[in-house]
Amino acid sequence: MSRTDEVVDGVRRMITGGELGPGDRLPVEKDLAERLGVSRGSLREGVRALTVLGVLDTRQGDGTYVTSLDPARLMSSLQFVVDLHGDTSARPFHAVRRVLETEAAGLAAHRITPEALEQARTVLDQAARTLAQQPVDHPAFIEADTEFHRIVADQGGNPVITALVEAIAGRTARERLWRGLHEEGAEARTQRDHEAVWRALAAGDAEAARVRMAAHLLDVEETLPLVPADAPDAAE
Amino acid sequence: MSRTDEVVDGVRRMITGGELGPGDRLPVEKDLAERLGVSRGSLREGVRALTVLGVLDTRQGDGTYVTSLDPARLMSSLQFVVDLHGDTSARPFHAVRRVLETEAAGLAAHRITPEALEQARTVLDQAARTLAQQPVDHPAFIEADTEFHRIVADQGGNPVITALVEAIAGRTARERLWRGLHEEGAEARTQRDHEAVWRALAAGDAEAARVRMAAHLLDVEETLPLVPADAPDAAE
DNA sequence: CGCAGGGATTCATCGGAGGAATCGGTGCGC
DNA sequence: GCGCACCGATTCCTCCGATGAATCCCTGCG
Repeated sequence: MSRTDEVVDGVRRMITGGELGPGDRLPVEKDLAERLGVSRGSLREGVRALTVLGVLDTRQGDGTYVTSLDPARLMSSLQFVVDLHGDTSARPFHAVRRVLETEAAGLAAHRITPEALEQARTVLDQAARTLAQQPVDHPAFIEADTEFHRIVADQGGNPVITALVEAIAGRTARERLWRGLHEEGAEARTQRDHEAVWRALAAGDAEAARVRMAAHLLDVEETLPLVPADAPDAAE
Repeated sequence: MSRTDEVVDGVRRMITGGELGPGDRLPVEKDLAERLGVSRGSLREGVRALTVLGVLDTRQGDGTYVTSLDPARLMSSLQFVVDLHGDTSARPFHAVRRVLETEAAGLAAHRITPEALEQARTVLDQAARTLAQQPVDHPAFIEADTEFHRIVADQGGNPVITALVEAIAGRTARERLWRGLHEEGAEARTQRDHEAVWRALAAGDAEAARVRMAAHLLDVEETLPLVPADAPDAAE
């Protein structure tokens, strides 16, 4: 076990042991290093690792603090590693996205707020306008697509689902998805699918919302490469 | 943007840019630090962070290598942050577990291997024996429970689902789950639920496998605290 | 041909020093 | 009295150099 691992484990114990909670401030580097029996360099490596994981937050001139430990914060590091994957492993990731977003859509049908429903309506109208003009503003449509899915996932009310979907279907993954999608009419079909999801949400019909969202994401999934190519699960 | 962030981003670019792939070796610390324009200390902090994330692997006396980058490796860091959460946020995490394992069970019904089916049978028989003796060997039953779910999740064939379930329903989470479950007959009911799932898998009935697994996990879920307590989403 | 030994390479850890950002108290001007 | 600029203390950020530990690989012996 390396010194850095001891630091990570030591801080973990301080949190799970109740000594440190969200928002609390850690001892200064010198003291904490001495307490854990490591040099300042090793301490900093461990603290930095926990910072990348979203557990700690260091502010120069101020101190080091425990973050809110929200799922959204803690899952953000996941997005980084997901983005490292190439197109070949996009399908299993997207299958997870489909399952989670389908569940979220079903949940959202019963608990979506009028404001969120109206916001989703606005996003869909904006997307429709981008499709109506020539030439089509593809980045704008992708942006609207992302926003619509984000709203639905968030209205599911499960912060873990929201965070996971954000990590798996974040900006990089989304751009890669649309980049491989040059099929004619794909955007128009996406728009129709979204409209169907929206109607189900507006009607409070959970089953319809699930089916519509699942069908939409299955459509998307079929455009992805079926099997990891001959190459191993490599970054592209 | 800190020096460490530059290191993380620089290595990310080297991977996504194709310069580095799984198993490849990075330049030695001195060279890489010079190339990225940072000191060795800052370089080490960045490399260490990527090591914790499961992207890099450093071996003393040998060198630093890119890992396989498979989902299982990259999700392992997720388990750490999930375990940081207290009992209060167990429910949303378990809901995700339920959705994913339900999907995996459905997939497994069509593709489970005879060997895996037999292995699951053996685990269930072992669990039955632990329940038959007095006093009941609770740790052994928990172990069998975990193993059964692991087999089913793995046989779903989606490595991302397997890795996520492992991270969310790993050892710490599982122990915490059973610790709060002192209800009489809970283990016997779990055993019956598992048997039902096994029969569905053996029959190749995907729908039955989904329903049985979902019902089982819903049962478990109802034993969890309903709403985050008055306290914020704190570590316990 | 197999194996033990030793040097070279590489990462691991430590200690110290100066710089940059932030916070909080102080004193001035209004 | 009140607001604001200033300044010193605190804290993290970055760098540099040196030593120890683990591994690899070449060499030489049996």
